Amino acid sequence: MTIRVVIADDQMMVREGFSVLLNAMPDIEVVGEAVDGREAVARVAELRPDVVLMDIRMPEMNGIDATREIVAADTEAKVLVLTTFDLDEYVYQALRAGASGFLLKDASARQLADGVKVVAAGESLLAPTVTRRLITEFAKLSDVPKAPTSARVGDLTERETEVLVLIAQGLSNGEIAEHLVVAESTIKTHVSRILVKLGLRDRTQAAVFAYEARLVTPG
Amino acid sequence: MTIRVVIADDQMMVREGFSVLLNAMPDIEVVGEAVDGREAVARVAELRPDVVLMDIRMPEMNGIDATREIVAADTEAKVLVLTTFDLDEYVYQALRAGASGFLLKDASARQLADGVKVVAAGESLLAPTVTRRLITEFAKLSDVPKAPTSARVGDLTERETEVLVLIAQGLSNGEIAEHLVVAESTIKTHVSRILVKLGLRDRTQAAVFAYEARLVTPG
DNA sequence: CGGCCGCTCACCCGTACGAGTGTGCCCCTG
DNA sequence: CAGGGGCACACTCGTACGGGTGAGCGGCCG
Repeated sequence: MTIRVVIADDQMMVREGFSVLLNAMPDIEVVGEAVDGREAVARVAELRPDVVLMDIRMPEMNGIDATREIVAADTEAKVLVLTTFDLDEYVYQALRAGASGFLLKDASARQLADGVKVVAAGESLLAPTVTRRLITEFAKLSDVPKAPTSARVGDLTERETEVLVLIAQGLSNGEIAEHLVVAESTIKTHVSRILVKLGLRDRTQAAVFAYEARLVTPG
Repeated sequence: MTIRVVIADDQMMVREGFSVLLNAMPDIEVVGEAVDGREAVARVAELRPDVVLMDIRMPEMNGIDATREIVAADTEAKVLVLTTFDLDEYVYQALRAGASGFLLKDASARQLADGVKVVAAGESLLAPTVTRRLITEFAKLSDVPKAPTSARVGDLTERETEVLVLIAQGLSNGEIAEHLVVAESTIKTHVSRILVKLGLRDRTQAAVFAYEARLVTPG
């Protein structure tokens, strides 16, 4: 019932450190190591470990892509990503790639061991700072549902729709005014109403909305 | 420097239990209790604790709404939600309401104390099962963006392409900066270079361009 | 080795933009 | 007929945006 672990990191010291740390645990065993992403994928396919400790920055193939491949292959291996800085924007990419967890390399032995056990059990865990960012990001993402019934093209008047389409062509207020032969201030009023009605913030979001609503189509 | 805690739960036994547990910690002090959401909001306003342990199911006002009010008020108090079952769909609501963390009531004393300290420090934490669900949900929500390496638009650099895609999602410079974890001034530089390279005038035209170039696609 | 490039960041400055408020006209409908 | 909605226009105000310039740093290449 011991948990079998593979460590992927390009720095020997890091691999050694974690290896010693984890092998000291009674129910964890480090069964393999890899110095880059490509090797990590191969080792996992070959050794079928329960958990992979994955560094992000590696030569050959980075940890993100390696994670993606490991998850795509139907191994049971769970990926626990380790990184030096939580500042990485890679956090999101790693999670999307299918990582089960995200810890900082300065984690204590206890935290690391706990982490390995948690992901081996099929659950997930994140470093506290990462958790905070993920929650914030999640709140933002799910706060603005893509298709709220309130935001409808149908709510716009004919004129407003016309203006919206022109916004989605990349025209400025002045150009739209010229095009429709009215004053620029008039266009500004229209734009304001459009933004309010659709619950958007600026003309760029309006352009995006127009494309998403198929008011205009690429090509 | 002790962490001041308020406990909100309608069951006396629960309040008692957690209270004893936490007061046993040298650097944590339970300074108040509340039997429902309304009282919780009042206690927080009155006692200005560092952390609130919040049950979700309570009479008068549930923990979600109470959390929302506490966060909305400008107190420094962090809310750590406690629930019996992780099954709750309330998890997402709680996080959107501004909770800093989410633990199950069967958490160990150590986990609970750790949790209180983590949220008091301004970070966040979640129970492992909740973490897994949040990551899954997050991956689903933010799945839309795709591999930027595949198509190199014009002679934009990888980073610039990345920024362009985010522009085409309707993000402001500040939001892009946050997302990529760099300074806003950096994003402004990228945006400028993108506009020059593509011969565009503003970010709206850039968004249009991104759609036309199929860097992003509707739906 | 030096130089180019990509990425990062800072500061200044002018302006288009967006928010808010108010006015007026036309047309349709209750 | 009065009222409401669509449309047009003006004005103020604060700010995000975009232009310009300069500069530091790490990697890659000739």
